[in-house]
Amino acid sequence: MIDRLEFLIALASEQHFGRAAEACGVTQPTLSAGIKQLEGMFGVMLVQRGSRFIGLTEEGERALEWARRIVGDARAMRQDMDAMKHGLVGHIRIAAIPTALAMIAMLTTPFRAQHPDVRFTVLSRTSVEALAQLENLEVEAAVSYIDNEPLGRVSVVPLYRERYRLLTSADSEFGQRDHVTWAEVGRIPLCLLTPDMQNRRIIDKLLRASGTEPAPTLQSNSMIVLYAHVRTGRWSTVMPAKLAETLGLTDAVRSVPIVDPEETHTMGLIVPDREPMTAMTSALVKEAKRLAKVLEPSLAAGAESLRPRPIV
Amino acid sequence: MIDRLEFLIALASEQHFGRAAEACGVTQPTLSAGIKQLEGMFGVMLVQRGSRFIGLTEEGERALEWARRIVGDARAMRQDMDAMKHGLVGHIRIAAIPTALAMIAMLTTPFRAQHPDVRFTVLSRTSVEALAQLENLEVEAAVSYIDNEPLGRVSVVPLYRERYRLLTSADSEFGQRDHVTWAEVGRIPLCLLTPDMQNRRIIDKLLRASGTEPAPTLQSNSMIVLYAHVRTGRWSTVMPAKLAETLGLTDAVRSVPIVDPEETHTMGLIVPDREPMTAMTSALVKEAKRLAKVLEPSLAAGAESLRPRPIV
DNA sequence: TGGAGCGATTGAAAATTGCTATCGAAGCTG
DNA sequence: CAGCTTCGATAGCAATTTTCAATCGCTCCA
Repeated sequence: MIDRLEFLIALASEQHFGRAAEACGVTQPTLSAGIKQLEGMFGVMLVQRGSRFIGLTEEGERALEWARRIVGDARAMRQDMDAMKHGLVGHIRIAAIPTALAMIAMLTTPFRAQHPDVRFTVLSRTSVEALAQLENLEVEAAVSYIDNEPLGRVSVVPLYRERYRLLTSADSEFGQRDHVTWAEVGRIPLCLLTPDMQNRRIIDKLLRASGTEPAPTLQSNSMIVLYAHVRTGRWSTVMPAKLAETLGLTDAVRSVPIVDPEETHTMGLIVPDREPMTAMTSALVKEAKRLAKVLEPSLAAGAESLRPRPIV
Repeated sequence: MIDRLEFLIALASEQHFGRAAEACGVTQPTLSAGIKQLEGMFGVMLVQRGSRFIGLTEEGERALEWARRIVGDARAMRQDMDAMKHGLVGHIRIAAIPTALAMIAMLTTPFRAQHPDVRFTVLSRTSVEALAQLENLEVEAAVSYIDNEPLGRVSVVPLYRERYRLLTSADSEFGQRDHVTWAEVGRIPLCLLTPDMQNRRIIDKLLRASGTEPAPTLQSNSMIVLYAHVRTGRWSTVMPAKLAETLGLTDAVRSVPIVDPEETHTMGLIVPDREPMTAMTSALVKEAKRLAKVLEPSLAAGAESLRPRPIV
C-alpha cells in the first residue's frame, strides 16, 4: 500500500509515468498498475486519463496530500526506529536560502559534536524550493524566512532576525558612514541576488518604498559571487548582518547598517509538523533552540512555549 | 506494511497474539509472522519475548505511536476518498460522557439534515475511555471536558460551559430556593454518577472545597438512573444545566442554580488532530462550531481563530 | 504430573507482485 | 500525410510473498 502511495507522489512530482517509475526504481508498467490499484481501492479516478499524462484529478490531489503525509510518517518511523537502535545515526538534509547558508555551520557544528554519526547535506535553495523539498520529503529541514510567505503544515524554531547592511568598499561614497538610508542605498550600483530569492524581493520592496527602482548592475543566485565582487572594491551589495559577520570584513570592505526603515525579517528552522517527532528532528530542533538563545535571546524566549493545542 | 502496523496496534490493545489475530481477521501464525517482519524491518525487538505475551519493549511502544498515526491516516484517507466519491456517506462514531449525551442530539440532528446518508453511533463513556477510544481509532470523535485532564494529540471545538444545578423535588428543603450553595448541597442526600466519571470527580471536589465529604446515597454510571430517582420526588442530584433543560422539568422537580463557587467546566468536541481532516470530520467540526455559536457565543468567538502554527 | 493455554515453526497452497514484450493512440517532422 | 517517436496500457509469465492448517514446545497451574 505505502509503495503505491509513493508511486502517486512520484507521479505528481515527475508528471510522467516513465520518469516516476524510474524514480521509484520500478518499471513503468508496475507504476501504472500501482496507480490503477489505488484507483480501484478507492473507487475514484486519481489521474486524468489521456494519451499522455495530463494531471491529477481533484480526488487525486486530495489523495496526494494524504499520500505525502502517510509516506512521510512511514519514513520518519523508520528513521526513528533506527535512532532507537544505534542512537542518532544517519543523514540530515537541510535546504537553506543563500543568505542563511553561512549560519548553518552554527547549527551543524555543535550538533555533530553531540551526535558524531550523523552526516549532513546542505542545499542552497530559494525559499519556495526549500519548502517544496520539505513537502516532498527530499529534505528533513529547511532554514528560511518564517514571517513572510505562507508556510505549509510545519513547525518552526525562530533563529534570529535579519538586519541589513550595506557592504561597500571603504573608499566609496558611503564607505565611512556609520549608517545609510535605503534611499541612499538605492542611488548606488549594487550586486544583488536574483529575483527568485526572497531576500531580493525584500530588498526590492524596501528600495521601492524609499522611492528608487531597484536596478542591480549584477545579480546572481550565489552570495559568494556577490561577495567576491564587493571584495574587488568596486561593487556594493546588501546582505544580512549575520552573513556579513561570517564572511568577515577586510580593511577594504565595510559593513554599514541601513536604516529608515530598519526592517527585520525572522529566519527560522522549519521542520515537518509530525508527532511524534523523529529522534533526529527533535535533536535538531533542540540544537536550534539552543542556538536561538545565543543569537537572539528575545526571539528564543517567545519560542519556548509548548506546542499550542490546536483549536479548530 | 500498513496491515502489519494494524497487527501491532491490535496486539497492544489485546495483549494477546491469538485475540489480536482474531481482531485482525487473520490466524495467529500470520499475526506472529507480521510482528516478526516488523521487527526484522526495523532491526529492533518490539515485543518482550517470553512464553506468553508480556508487553511491548520501549521500541515497541514508540513504534506503536507511529503505527497508530499511520494506520489512522490510512483509514482517514479511505473515508475521505469515499466522501469525495459519493458525497458524505458513512458512519460516525462518537463517544460522549454521560452528562453530554443529551446535547449530542443538537449536533447530530442538524448534521443529518445536511448529510442524510451519514449514520451515527453514540457511545456513553467515561472521559478517559472516550479519549482512549479516540486514540485507538474506535471512534471518530468524542464529546468531553476539554479544560481539565490533559488531552492527547487532538483538536477541540469548545461547545459550552457546564453550570451546575441541584435537581430536587419542589417540596424538599431547597425546592423553592432560587439558588443554593455547594455547602448546602453537601448536607442533603444525593444520587451521583460513579467516581470513574469526571463529572463526579468535579462535584466531589466542589463539595469538599465547601467542607463536606461527598457520600451519595445512590450512584450510577447512567444519568437516566439518577433522573428517574429524582422524579420520584424523594431524591436529589446535581447535574449540568444543559442536561437538566433537556430532560425537562416537571412541577415536582425543580432545577436550582448552585453558587459559591459558581465553577464551570468547558465541554467540547474532540477530534483527532489530522491534516488534512477527513471530509467527515471537518463537516462535524463545522457543525460543532455552528452549535457553539448558538450555545455559548463567547466561547465560539475565541474558537474562531485559525489553527495556530506550532512553534516547537 | 498431566492438561490447558500460548506463541513459534513448518510446509504447502494461494495470492500478489513485478518484469519483459508488445500494443495502440497521439504528436512531430520532413 | 507517411514515418517515426513518445507515452501509457495490456498480456503473459516467473518469482516472491502471504496465509493457513497442523503441530510443536514451553510454562503455568491444578
